[in-house]
Amino acid sequence: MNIGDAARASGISAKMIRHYEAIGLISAGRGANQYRVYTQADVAELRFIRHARDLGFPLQDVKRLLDLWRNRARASLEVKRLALDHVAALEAKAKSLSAMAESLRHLAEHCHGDARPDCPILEELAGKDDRHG
Amino acid sequence: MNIGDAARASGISAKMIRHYEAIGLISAGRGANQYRVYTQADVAELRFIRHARDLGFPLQDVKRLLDLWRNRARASLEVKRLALDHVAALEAKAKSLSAMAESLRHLAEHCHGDARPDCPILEELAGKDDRHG
DNA sequence: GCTTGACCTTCCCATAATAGGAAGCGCCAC
DNA sequence: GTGGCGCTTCCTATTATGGGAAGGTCAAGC
Repeated sequence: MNIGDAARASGISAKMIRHYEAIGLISAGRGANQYRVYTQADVAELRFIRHARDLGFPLQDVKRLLDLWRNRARASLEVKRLALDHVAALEAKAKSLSAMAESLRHLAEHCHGDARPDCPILEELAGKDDRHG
Repeated sequence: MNIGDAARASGISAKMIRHYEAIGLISAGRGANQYRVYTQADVAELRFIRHARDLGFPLQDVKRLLDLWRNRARASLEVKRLALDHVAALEAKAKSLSAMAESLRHLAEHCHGDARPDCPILEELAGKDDRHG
């Protein structure tokens, strides 16, 4: 099948499929026309990539997961390590964002939110001039 | 003072200060040698920017907050709206990351993590082939 | 006065992942 | 034999930041 069909079958845009090929994540056969040709196995790899991306894996990790997936004799050890490292990164990021949201919400609660110019949000942004360490 | 001093005083790299000027976020005077010159007021703006960035505001929002901060007659209404919109965005992102982390942790818990090749993480990534809609 | 070194300048490139568009060609159905 | 869609490559943009090259400037030391 051609790239358009592969895109529809995998849920990854043709644009990104070409990109993934350009960065060495995947490869594709070529027909007599130089059109990229995809097999069912290729589509399965693309779907694998999409699921990994949906879970927030960066492409670098996706590449390693894909290598592990292709290798029948792989050990699950590295997969688990990758996954748990990623879980830790995700949780750290989520925690950081939640902390930001909470302190900002706190500030906003004390802001009138009317025509008056007083605003503790701006005061806070202007005020504390020490480095956060 | 020169850009290096302003960088140290504000906690923003000289590189980024130049960049912020290039995108119109701030401006700076020039000395006879074409070196950028910064006043205490400029440093205060830079610190304002850093605090806003620490709270995760994108530069576009920072620009508007900065305009509001510079304007004595501003209403706190818009500041509050910006802040609450941003809180909502932060919370949505945090929630999304937490959800990813949770499902991935769930998968990892069922992965042996030893030399055996079986791994539900990879199976899951390969398996479910429906679009998530 | 000349060297040294720290500082400044501008300009280009890189990251991560995705998207939009332009220019040009191929392919299939009618 | 042509219209229109699909394919190709290449360029550009996004967001925020950093790295580095090549060169100008200034102050201090000898």
